[in-house]
Amino acid sequence: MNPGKPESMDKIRRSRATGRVTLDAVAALAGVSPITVSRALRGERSVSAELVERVRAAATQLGYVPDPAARALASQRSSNVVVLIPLLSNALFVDLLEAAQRTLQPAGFQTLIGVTHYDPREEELLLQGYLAHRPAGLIVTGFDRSEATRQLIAASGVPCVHLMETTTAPGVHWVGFSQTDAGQAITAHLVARGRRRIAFVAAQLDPRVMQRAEGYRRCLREAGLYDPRLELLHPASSSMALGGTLFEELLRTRPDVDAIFFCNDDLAQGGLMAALRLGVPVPDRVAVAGFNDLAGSDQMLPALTTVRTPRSEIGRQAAARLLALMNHEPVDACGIDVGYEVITRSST
Amino acid sequence: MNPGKPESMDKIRRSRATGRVTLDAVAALAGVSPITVSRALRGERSVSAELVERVRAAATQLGYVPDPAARALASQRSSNVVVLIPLLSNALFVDLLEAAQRTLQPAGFQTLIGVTHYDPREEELLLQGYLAHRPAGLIVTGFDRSEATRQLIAASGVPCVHLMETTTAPGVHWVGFSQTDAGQAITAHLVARGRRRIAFVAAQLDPRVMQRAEGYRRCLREAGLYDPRLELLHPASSSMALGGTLFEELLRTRPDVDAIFFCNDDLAQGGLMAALRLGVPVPDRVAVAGFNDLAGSDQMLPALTTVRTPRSEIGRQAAARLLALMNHEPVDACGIDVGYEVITRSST
DNA sequence: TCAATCTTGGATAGCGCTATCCTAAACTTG
DNA sequence: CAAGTTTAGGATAGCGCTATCCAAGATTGA
Repeated sequence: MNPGKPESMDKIRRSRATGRVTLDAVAALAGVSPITVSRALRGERSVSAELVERVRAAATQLGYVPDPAARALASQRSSNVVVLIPLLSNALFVDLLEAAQRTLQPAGFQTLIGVTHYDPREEELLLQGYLAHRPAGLIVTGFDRSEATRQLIAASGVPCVHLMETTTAPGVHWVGFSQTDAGQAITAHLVARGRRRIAFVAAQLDPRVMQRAEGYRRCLREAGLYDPRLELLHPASSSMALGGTLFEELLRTRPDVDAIFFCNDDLAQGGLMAALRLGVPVPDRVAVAGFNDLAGSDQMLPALTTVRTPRSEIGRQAAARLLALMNHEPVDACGIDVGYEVITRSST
Repeated sequence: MNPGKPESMDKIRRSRATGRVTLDAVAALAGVSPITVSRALRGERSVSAELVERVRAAATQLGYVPDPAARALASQRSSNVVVLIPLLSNALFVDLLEAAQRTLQPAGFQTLIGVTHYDPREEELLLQGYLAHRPAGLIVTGFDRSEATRQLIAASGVPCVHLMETTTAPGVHWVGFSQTDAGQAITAHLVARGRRRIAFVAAQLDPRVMQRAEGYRRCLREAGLYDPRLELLHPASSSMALGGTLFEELLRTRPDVDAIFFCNDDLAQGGLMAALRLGVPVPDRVAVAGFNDLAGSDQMLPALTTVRTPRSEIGRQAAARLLALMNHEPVDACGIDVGYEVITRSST
């Protein structure tokens, strides 16, 4: 191995002293210019196989790790990917996040997580701050955001993938499924089970919940069973406790109800526990269905019928799509519909 | 307002064109030197009130946002804080994370999340990668890590706060509580309820679970009730389903058991559901206690006795402590013991 | 065969900030 | 009141990389 010129050795020694190995040190050890090291390690342009090998060896020997800040400053783009989700307290979004991170990390990207709390204003501020970091990519939840945020995204030129929903808007990349169709499907399942007085119980009331509500309505209207008095919408954030409360309230005020579609499994699990507590037989007296198939839904008594939403799949595919976009690879379609699945268990 | 010299106006125009406002542009508009803008906006050294005002106005007018990459490169420290947690699929760690982020974000720090999956080797690799980002601070879970990781942390000189446990090691900053004491306390509660054949059921078997086991043993030994055959330790990761399985197994193989301390609420909730399914009366036939007071534990039937661990408090205090350390503020003690609380509900 | 490419490496000049040193004026203080 | 000390601003020089232009040799094609 060519140790390079004497003054270059200084650089090696110096970087060892500061505990930081620079690209210059690697270059000196490999006996090439710094720019060649940069190119060899990034696999950019053509560098002869022999030099790549020499550079790699030198980098390994010195334990060289590139400085992301210097890289970002020089190249005007960072290795950060910003992921904006509404909440961390919902396992749904955590699953998305984990799957995305699991895909992005090996590709050398860091994930910056922003929690919007379902607030468009907060999302806008978060994004404004994060865009200063020149992220290489952006993953956001749904399509419901302020016009200003939309323009920020467009103006930044950062590739962006939208999660959880579908759209026909051109040029918009998304990975998700039709919340409306899924809501319709689970409602249809209840109808098929012979239920006639089917309630919809929801909290949080975010856009996706309202889309499921729309699916519920569409199904029941088509079946001639729709009754707006069977909708129980509560603005508070959802929890098992609230599910129990709403279950009780519904059975008290609408005693003829024979099935409940809870907009998510948290509420549904709470509803099932309330049924146990009150001695209401499920599904004999009232059938119960949820949404998302969260952990524990299969352990309920009775086990909860629900809609399995492929959250990890969405996170993974969104990250993969983003990687493709960031590499300027061609993609055949803007959207990926990952579908959903009605999971029939004992509660219906 | 002094618009500055003509050639400075070029800079303003140029940055407008690229869509990026630089510090130089602000300096030109405010009619001061760039370094003064830097100092004024960071509140560093003394800049006259009048100039600070002028700089602020110019920055606002241009919509200036500092470039974190340039900042990191010049100052050798970023605005990133690395948080290493074992899992994202456990609400416990998500709560820690959210609380920490809620405190760090307003202070201008970004959170880089690393998931170690309880693997010291993975933690080491993650940290190695993240240290290249020159984080301003570090938050890690517990004290169980490889010697190499410990040295990486020490050598980096990055302030570090440890979560969830306590230590008497000098110079180590931590926010947590004694897992052993908490395990002892909940076991003592079962003893006080007159139980004599108290089992310990655990999964995951991470260091904190083993500390709770130690508390359980200490309590029962002191009471003369310890029987190693009543410990059921399973290496798989914990879940409600596993809790149910272990509950069944325990009652089959140790029919004289009259109380179970599950090492966490996931398992305990699964145990309670299994009891319902099997018709085992709780607490009459067997008392059940959990750990962590996760969401839903109060909704179980019967409601679950457990140990409330102040997760959000830990996350918040750890972040606050880290902020102090990063600002080189003096702190009175290395550790903050936030305690725990036995929550007595119907399951015991 | 000789221009017209293509390939491989390097020299140079920043990216947008801040650390560091420097100067001049405004204060001390015995 | 002279000598030291503090204060408020600026000039300069990088931080550690990569974009960009350049040059020399290798390869091509009519």
